[in-house]
Amino acid sequence: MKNNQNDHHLPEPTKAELEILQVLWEFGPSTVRFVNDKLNENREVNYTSTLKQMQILAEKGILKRDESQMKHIYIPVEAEEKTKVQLLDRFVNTLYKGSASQLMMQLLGNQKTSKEEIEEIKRLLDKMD
Amino acid sequence: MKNNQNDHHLPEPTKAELEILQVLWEFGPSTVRFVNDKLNENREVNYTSTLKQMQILAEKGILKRDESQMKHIYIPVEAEEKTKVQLLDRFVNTLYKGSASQLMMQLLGNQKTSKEEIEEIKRLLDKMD
DNA sequence: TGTATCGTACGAAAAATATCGTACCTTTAG
DNA sequence: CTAAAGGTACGATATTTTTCGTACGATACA
Repeated sequence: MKNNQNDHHLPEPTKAELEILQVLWEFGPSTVRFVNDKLNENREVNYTSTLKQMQILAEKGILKRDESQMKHIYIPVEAEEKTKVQLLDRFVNTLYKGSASQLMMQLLGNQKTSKEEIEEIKRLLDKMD
Repeated sequence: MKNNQNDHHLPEPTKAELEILQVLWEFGPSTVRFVNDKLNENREVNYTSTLKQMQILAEKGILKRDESQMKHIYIPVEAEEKTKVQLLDRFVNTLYKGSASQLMMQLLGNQKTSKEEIEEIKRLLDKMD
């Protein structure tokens, strides 16, 4: 009944997958060993778990890999921005019926959004004219 | 190893759970039958699946219910806004390291954000001074 | 050259989510 | 009173996601 291939884009990454993507975005193309070490700075994960996860990501087409070396190098297929836009889009649609300004209101009402952030946003908007 | 109770808030709703919450937010406290019918406008779900899901939500403390009638009435414990803020907060932290302005940039760069939306956002910002 | 080290492959177990079948209780119309 | 309709309870199953164990190939260097 489930049919992910129907989506226009690549399948949405799961939580664990997103963790891995974030390492690759931050540090660029990496080996499994490197990614696993980074993950283990936050929580305990077995090397082979990370390996498997990255292999799955490759199968799904979210990562590609360079196998020319023994230590395979994994690379995100889509740019960080593109993937994030996709996720953001889905988020806005799901929770705010597609209304960016509604999302904004919450963002601005949120304690955690600092004065500086708000000023930065204003500058952005002004530059758009 | 997993420990959701560590969070400061109620456990984050899953996807299916969010669907249910959205019905309750839109139409107010409802019976399982009502929610199930709404869900079935979009996809096929068995009544007992929805029932179970809502019972789980009640167990988790995300919903409470009025059992005084035979047809139990389910009610979200937290207001829509509060739950959304929580989800948004997590989203910003995960994908944008907490930077609201970064999220904004993507939102504004997004084709799907209309001129009207942008104007609306500007008005909001002006009102904040 | 053999053995310790570091890598990948891959099936399977574990855990988290989602769905469903069946039992059984209540209300209501006849 | 009784059967049909419609409700809840709850264990079992299915599915998806995550983690891991074991096998085995490459490399390096004593």
